[in-house]
Amino acid sequence: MTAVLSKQRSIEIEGPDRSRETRASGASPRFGQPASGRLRHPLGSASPMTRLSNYLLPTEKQAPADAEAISHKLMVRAGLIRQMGAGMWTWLPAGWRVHQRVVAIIRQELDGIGAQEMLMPVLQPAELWRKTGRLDIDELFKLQDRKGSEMVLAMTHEEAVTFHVAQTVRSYRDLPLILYHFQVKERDEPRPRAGVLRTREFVMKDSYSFDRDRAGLEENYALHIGAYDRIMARTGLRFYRVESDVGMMGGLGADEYMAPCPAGEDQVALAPGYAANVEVALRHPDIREVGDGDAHPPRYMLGDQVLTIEPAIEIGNIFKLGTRYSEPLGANFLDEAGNEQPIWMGSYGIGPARIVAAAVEQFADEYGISWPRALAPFAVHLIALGKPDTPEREACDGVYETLRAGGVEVLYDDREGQPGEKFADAELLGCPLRLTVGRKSLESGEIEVQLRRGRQQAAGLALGGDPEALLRAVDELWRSLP
RNA sequence: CGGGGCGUGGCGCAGCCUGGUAGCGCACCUGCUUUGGGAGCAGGGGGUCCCGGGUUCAAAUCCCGGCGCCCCGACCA
Repeated sequence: MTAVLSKQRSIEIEGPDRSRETRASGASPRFGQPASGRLRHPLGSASPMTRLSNYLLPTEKQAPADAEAISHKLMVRAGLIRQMGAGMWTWLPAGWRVHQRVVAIIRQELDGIGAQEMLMPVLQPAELWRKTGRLDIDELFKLQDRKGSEMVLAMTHEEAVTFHVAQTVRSYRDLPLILYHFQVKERDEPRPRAGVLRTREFVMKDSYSFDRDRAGLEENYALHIGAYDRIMARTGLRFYRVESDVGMMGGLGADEYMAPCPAGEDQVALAPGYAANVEVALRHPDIREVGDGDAHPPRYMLGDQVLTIEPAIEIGNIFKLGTRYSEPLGANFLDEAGNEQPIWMGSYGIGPARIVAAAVEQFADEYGISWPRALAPFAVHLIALGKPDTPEREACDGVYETLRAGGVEVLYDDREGQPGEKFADAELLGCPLRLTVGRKSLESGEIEVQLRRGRQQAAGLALGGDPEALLRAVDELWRSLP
């Protein structure tokens, strides 16, 4: 690895915290790889081979007839996801890359607040859930094993993590603690909907904090707010942190992260300096309905500010649980005076799939998806025009190899096919940079550049010159993107 | 869980009312031509018509019963 090449790696996602040597990105979809580790092949600097002629990206001109939500239609059309049943979805390679970008960002920021990643089972003994009084939740999948033992498929992991902490944490010296994992959740939803937005099975990052007292919980809660704010900001989404109902989790307080978009199932009430879940907002003493009451939709004021109400997707939520789970599961510790005390807990969730869907919703245009660069499946969508063995194709092959060797994540459309088809597919998939090499490029000496957001033509890049210059130019372009 | 709709090749649809053994567009395969915004010609492959039962000489089509999927609402740790 040369110094020059390693410089080029900075084209990857940049975190706000540059002090850590983290370069996590979807370049490494390997689950569980430490965020701080090297994410490239140990022997080389190149991105994986991603030639469209040999990549499973089943794009469709027409959306499934029953799709309504923008993200549902586009994610299917762009070849990111495919359905298996109601609320059951497969992530295809390009889609999974996007999902794993979100995962990588979350992992970095949680590691950054000292959280420790682990993994707990989905299949669990029903007894745990009986103890916390949640066994009768309708959404909880219940089953029996071959011996007739009662089992559940976990819809969240408070029971599991508290069970382990109860076993292993003995002393105030073991606290505080933040544990997390990325794990599949199973929920028997009454109505799955809108593609990946509401499913019966989905990956969630859930973290849990454990403290000696309420003050400790408040601290860990604040740490999570910081991490979540950074995570959401880094995804490139428009989002709000809002006060929320405590809901069925019970507890001492909760906030939600909401991404406004048309397909949202929730509503956020917004005024300058104010954002809240609508249910919470309507209980606010200073919020009043204005007009004759028959207006549709109703209008509200907060003081002298108009309150706007927007549909939004809940992309994350955080709860102060208190001792709701530690008490029934016996998660106690001995304090300095030797007294047994219940552990104070917090619970913090993010659904990567919803972040992906929200990004599609927020930035799509009539041509397709337009990823924020932090989430794009590839940095560059390179289009070769002209048949194999033509000079323009060879020139494009060269560009591909240069980018790949330089660590740029590039999807290379080397298929036989019409230009229009290739352009349309590129805009559907929505990678931030589209580079095109064709006969015109040979004449002009330039690689054509389109910025996906806004479909703007940018200044061409020199074709066939110094590879390092090309990599630097791409890097510079990349940094200028939203 | 209430209301509505839909199940025919990978996707989008027609055929069903009036029963006769399945068709169109896209996609896919082969060949030739074409190549800067979803090409043309020719040839070709692929369907338990959601499932089960019934009626009938004959069922995608009619009848009965299931199942699945989508949308609206309720619900949503």
